[in-house]
Amino acid sequence: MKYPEAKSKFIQAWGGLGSSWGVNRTMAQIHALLLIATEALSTEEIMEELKISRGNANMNIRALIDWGLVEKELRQGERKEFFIAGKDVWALAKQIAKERKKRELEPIQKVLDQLKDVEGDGKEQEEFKKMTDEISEFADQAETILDLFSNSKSNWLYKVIGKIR
Amino acid sequence: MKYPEAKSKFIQAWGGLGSSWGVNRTMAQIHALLLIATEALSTEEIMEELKISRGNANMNIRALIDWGLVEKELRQGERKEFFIAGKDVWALAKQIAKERKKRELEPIQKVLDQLKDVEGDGKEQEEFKKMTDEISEFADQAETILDLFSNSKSNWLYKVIGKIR
DNA sequence: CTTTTCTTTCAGAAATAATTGAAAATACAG
DNA sequence: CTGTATTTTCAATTATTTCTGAAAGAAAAG
Repeated sequence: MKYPEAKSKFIQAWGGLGSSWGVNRTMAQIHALLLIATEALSTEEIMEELKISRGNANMNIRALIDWGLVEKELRQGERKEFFIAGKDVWALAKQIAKERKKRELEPIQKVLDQLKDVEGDGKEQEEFKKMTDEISEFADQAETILDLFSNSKSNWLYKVIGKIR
Repeated sequence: MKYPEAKSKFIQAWGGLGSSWGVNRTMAQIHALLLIATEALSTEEIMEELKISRGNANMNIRALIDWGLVEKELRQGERKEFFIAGKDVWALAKQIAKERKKRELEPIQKVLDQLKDVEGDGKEQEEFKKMTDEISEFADQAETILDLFSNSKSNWLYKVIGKIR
């Protein structure tokens, strides 16, 4: 396969993965582009490569920076900003795990905690309490695992699991 | 908090979680409703509880069945179908992990494999190969962990991690 | 076969989300 | 300050996804 075709396939695939993960397709594509870039890219270059508008590029670059997946690179004597993505795949996975935990797991834990003191003791209420308690406990365990993963070095988790399974 | 309010909050929260996971909100809400139900519900009851149309209810119930999260329950002498969700939270998590692996991880692995034989050896091509190889390796490791998790008993993973961390 | 009950499908409507492009804001240089 | 390069914002547009409701399909009962 020729390089330009491969590059395009990779960007498309990454974008598709993004959308099934609730991440905007363009955001994922910009990330893909930066992942395989040999040097930092400017907004202009990103717009050009992906055929997207300035506004779209800017918004999604900001979102990537918010997620901690991309950084600004400022160059001596250049007014323009350049952007670069971290290249360590495990670090990337850990960063995503950390952000998703913050954005998704924590809100549901908050709700579940509020539901702890539901009144009544009929059959329905009992079932409700049982279920929400179980989910709450599960969420706590998931949090523990995610924290462990996010704070681990490299692919420590994989190595450990490799040994014990 | 009164039960009806708690129930509604739970359903809303589960729906919200669903949408940030690329799962349609209604699908997640039906699932939430079935999780806390004391017995199997009919399509009518689901429509009524969530104020949704028959078509919407039917489509999303089918999707839940496809995902292996909900089962039909047929009753002696009843023509109607009733639906019930599994109540084991770890089993639920494992089922979701299994399905997402099939739907998301496997497609990207397929693309990455195709990209293995990209031609050329310039700086850009080298970077591309390096990155895609790393992602590919990561995907394989993630697959191993997911398989291990999906096939594990109960909260085995959590228990093991609890011991070694 | 006909009727009744229930399920599935799907075209159009409604709701959401993403994108554009131009104007406003910012930041620096002269 | 004024001009220029760049980034940010946002109202309007476009695209995508979800939902509805009615019609068609299927299955059992009479």
